[in-house]
This record gives sequence, C-alpha cells and structure tokens, in this order.
Amino acid sequence: MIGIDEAIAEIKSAITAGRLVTIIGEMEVFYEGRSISWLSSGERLLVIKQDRSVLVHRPTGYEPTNWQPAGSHIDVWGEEGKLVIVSKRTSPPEMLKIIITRVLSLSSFGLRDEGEFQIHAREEDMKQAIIAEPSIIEDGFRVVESERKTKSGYIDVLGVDREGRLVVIEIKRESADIGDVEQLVRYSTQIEEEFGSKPRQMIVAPRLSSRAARKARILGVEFRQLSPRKAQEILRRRKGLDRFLCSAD
Amino acid sequence: MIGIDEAIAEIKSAITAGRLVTIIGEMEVFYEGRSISWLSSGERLLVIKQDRSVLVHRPTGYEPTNWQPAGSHIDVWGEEGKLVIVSKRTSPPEMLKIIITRVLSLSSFGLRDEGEFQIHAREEDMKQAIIAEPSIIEDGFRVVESERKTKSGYIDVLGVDREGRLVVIEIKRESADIGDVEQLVRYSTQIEEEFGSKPRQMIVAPRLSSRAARKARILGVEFRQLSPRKAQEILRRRKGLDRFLCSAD
DNA sequence: TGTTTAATATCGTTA
DNA sequence: TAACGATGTTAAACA
Repeated sequence: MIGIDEAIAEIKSAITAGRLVTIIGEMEVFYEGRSISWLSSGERLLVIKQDRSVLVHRPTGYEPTNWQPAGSHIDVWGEEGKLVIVSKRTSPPEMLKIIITRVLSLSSFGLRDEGEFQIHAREEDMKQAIIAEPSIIEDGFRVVESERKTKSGYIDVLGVDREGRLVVIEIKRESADIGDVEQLVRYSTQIEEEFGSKPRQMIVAPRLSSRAARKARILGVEFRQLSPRKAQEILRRRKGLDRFLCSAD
Repeated sequence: MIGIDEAIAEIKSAITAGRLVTIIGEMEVFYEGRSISWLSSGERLLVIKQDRSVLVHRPTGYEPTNWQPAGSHIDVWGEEGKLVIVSKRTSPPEMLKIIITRVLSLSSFGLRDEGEFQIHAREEDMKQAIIAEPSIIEDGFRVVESERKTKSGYIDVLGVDREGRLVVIEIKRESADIGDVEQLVRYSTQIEEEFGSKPRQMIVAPRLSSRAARKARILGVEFRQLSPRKAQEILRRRKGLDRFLCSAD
C-alpha cells in the first residue's frame, strides 16, 4: 500500500520526465468521447507510457478496457483521499478519468528502446511475391503496375496475361469475403472505363468464403490460391537467388 | 536489477497461482504463427495476465508490438544467464518467444476485479433508439423486426412505412461507405425474394461518404441522418420518461 | 485534416 | 470450427 500524496508526486514527476508509469490498484474508470463508458471499482493495471498514452487493463483479456492514445494532456490530483488521473485530447474530443482508491504498486522507469521491428507474411509480402515471381499467377503473366489509383481506390496489382489481356488482382491475406469480390468488380469497372475493354478479375487469397465463391462465379471473378506463408517462402528463395547472382557477378 | 533465477521462480509461481505479472526489462521478442516477426533488444514492459494472455509493450504507442491471447500455454526457463518465456497456442498455431537479458522490475499480484463495464452510443444503441422512437425515421414508420435473418446476413431493422411498404434499414455508427450500401442492397434483394415486392432501402448513419451517396442515388437507397450521440440522448430521455410513468403508476 | 486500406486486427454471435 | 459483423477499432500511407 502506497500513500496517495506520495503517489501523486511520483506520477507527476514521472510524466514530466517522460518515464513509463505502471500502477496496480483499485480504480474506477469513466470515458466520454466517441462513446460513453463506465467501469465500476476493481483491481487493475494502469499504464501511462512515455508518449502519455494511457492503458487500463483488467486482470484478463488482450484488450485494454479503456485507453487514450499518445499526445493527450494528462492531469493528476488528489480528491477526498483518492488519486484522480484525467487524460484529454481534442481531436476527436475525448476524456478518460481514472479514480484510484488504493495503490498496491507503483513504478516508473525511463526506458530506452531503439530496437528494430520486422514483420513478414503480410498482404504486402504477397504482393511482392507476385512481382518477384509472376508465374505463380499463371504462365506468361506479367505485372504492369501495383497500387494503381482509380476513382474506386487502389488496385493491388494490375497485370497482363499471355494474350495481352489486362488482369486486375485483389490480394487478401485471409479468407476473401463477398465485399472483397465487390471491391474487385468496382476496380474492374474503372479499368474498363479507362481502357475500353473488360479486364480479367482475379482474387488472390488463401481461400474464398462460400458466399464469395458463389458471387465470384456469377460475376466472372477468378480465384488463385496463395497463402502469406507461401509468399514468404517465395521471397526468401528469391532473396537467396539474388545473393547467389550477385556473388556470381 | 533482479537476479534471473529469482525472477524465474517468481514468474513460475505467479503463473501457477493465476497472478498478474508485470516485468520491466531489456528483452528480444520473436513471433511465429499467422505471421512472422522479430523485435531486437530494447527496454519494454511485459505483462502476463491472470488468464495467461501475454502483452509486450514498447515505451510508446497504444498497441502492444507482440502478444498472445488468453489460454495459451506458457513455459519459463533460464538459458545462458537469460530469462526465456515462450507462449504457445494450437489454434491457430502460434508461438511467442521473449528473451529477457535484464530485469529492471518484476511484480505479481492476484487481482480481484468484479467491476461492471457499461458502454453506450454504439450501433446497438442507435437500433434501440429507432425501436423506442420510430418517428425519428419518419412519421408513421413502425418497426416490424430487428436482426431478421436472411441468406445474406442479419437485417438491422425491418419496418413498414405509413403506406404499408416494407423498409429495410442498415445502421452505421460512423460514415456509411459504398460497401454498406451494397450490403443493404443484398438484404433488400433477399426481402424482395421472400415477400415478392421491392422494399424501400434506407441507410441510417451520421453521414454518407460521397462515393456511397452516388451509389445510393443510383440504386434508390435512401439516407436518414442519425448520430450515436443523438440516439443516446433519445434513449436517456425515454428512460427518464419511463421512470416518470412508473412512479406515477 | 480527411480518406482509404491493412492488421498476427480482437471479440462476440451464430450456424 | 468457420463465417460474419461491430469496434471509442488503431495505425500508416496518401492526397
């Protein structure tokens, strides 16, 4: 158990100095902004990060029950023996109020984190795999452009098949849905308006939902199976090949 | 600074006892599963919750860089003076490996949290507001059913206008998009198949995107403006009215 | 600032 | 388990 006045002083100095604060204690939480929420008293973990983002975590579950993003303004004060923390931001106007009635643990650390984060096997990697090895779509396929802008949004990949016909490709890293098929058709319509001829339409994804498959058949949308993991393997193999070609150079 | 052996013992006993663990220290993080990621060494906050969910937070930002959801299996051991924590789950197969090289702080608490969480001004509240006060749609409008099942999904609200014509309503708490208009048309098609006559189609949302507005005009989809906050006010007013009616009773 | 798209999205609900 | 929609989604890229 830590005294309220002592806690206020430490939290204030930690926020000013840009240290990460963790508080474990009994607290109530109110939020008002895009929505309105109220969480009655219980024991939780409160984190104030070095960019003044705030997280309230209950003892279970991945998601914070309440939060406030970086850059918000934080006020801390005592009121009737309780510790009050209020975080506000203006755009959108949002307010998070935490009333702490008992502090079980409090710590603050200035953390240095220059680490690099790398992530693979995303939709971007699937696109790169198609660019690196267009034959995974079909023999004779060539990429013309990626992220081509249309009035309906950005086309993942625009290509040409061996007979010179345009191919509009929509990539999904998970099961493609009916909405994805409709989005592809919108892109296709834009391309037809621009080039005067109907392009082939193709979904590239690990799988199609049953509704999407039905809709795809009706609308003449083709499907090529590709998983993010397989795309990753292709890129890794290519990278190895490139290294070999360089060293042979 | 806390010794590795001491830390291992405390973490193991805390996980077994179902206590919430927070570790601040220098760590590397690897993830493999639906994707693959690698985060090089840096000072971070690691949280192991009482349901064995795991969160790795860098000193800034709302989101954890890496995580594992509840119910995963956690192993803890020492290796070359380092603390290794591995969390695995089978469906989908995912693995999170955290290698801690320096422990700055470690705490574990068995937290009691029976608090109730209430949230308002969501899409559900907008639906309840329409049910409570159908005239916000238009004079003479009546609700027939909510969450009516069709082959294309669940219709938010199905109603009848003053002339007895069916109205299919799709509610959005934010700006309605072209995809939402298309979803509404799918529902409408199902209703037409079932009842033999074309229903009115209506989007209820704070606003329509310009693309959605164009599509709506073409497809004969109507738009009624309603914000989640206004819906909340209607419900609050109604609730007050109900209380008055009860006390007068 | 607003729009659009991806995310290891998560989470709840339903078949 | 798969599918589908809601979320205070968040966050990044772009105009």
